[in-house]
Amino acid sequence: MPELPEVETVRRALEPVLTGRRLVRVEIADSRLVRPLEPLQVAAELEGERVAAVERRGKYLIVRFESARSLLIHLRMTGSLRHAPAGTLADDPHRRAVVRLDDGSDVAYRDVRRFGTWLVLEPGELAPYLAMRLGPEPLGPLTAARLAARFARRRAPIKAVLLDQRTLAGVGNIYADEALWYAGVHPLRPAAGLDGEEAARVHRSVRRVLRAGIERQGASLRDYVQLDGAGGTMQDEFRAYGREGEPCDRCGAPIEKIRIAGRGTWYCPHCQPSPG
DNA sequence: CTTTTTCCCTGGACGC
DNA sequence: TGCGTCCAGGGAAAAA
Repeated sequence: MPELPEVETVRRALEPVLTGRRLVRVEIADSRLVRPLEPLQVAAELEGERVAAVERRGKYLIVRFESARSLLIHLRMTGSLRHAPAGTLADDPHRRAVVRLDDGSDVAYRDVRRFGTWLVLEPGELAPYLAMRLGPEPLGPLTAARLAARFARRRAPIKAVLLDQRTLAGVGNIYADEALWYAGVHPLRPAAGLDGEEAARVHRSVRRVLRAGIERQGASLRDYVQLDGAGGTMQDEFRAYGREGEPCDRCGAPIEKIRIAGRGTWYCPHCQPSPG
């Protein structure tokens, strides 16, 4: 499940591959990828474009073209990208799109569960599209005080608030649980109920786990792989996520699992004291 | 306005 | 072996 560190890892690998390259042929094999537009129409729009830059905002990959158009890619749950010389990637029933570059290589998009999306935006459309969906970048110039101010307006559980992309862009289920474990904050605590010290710990912990995730080139559980097909190693560092019944690395108490906002949530009942 | 729930989608794990 | 059921979850949309 690609979150900010996984998407950033892909972006860093994709940048030297795509920048300056022209898209000479685009095949979109799954109409759901570009719905409600037609695959042939979207492919035709992309063919001939030359890449100016590869950026990331939250969990979105942004391919900027010299034409000032952009392609917005969201991997959602099971999307992944691969890069290889043309024709060398093995047949894959889950391949949803392939882009042929003018250097004779292919970038292929795979997505088992078909939640991912590709969206072509015209000049001027990108900024407002992202602005209405995303809050600040957690690794940008966001201060603890500004994050605390966002928490103060929300009565929902801190876990749900961290997953809300308008509060903070790029945190998903894994890194939310990891950050709250490091912060020592129970995931059900109402966000507005955190004091300044606790909010500062969440701020610091979110940045810590995201940076660690990037250093480890992401967490590979099921489908996420890097551009060359290799996995990341952040899953070896998990303190809470997916560790139900295992001893907490800090105090030894068994990690517990609950559901918040429809998502599995793991935490230490001793280090992260219950709100009730 | 905020918050919660439902839906999309497939494959793997599990019980019988 | 082969079913039926549950689970994984990001974000849009609907419901509360």
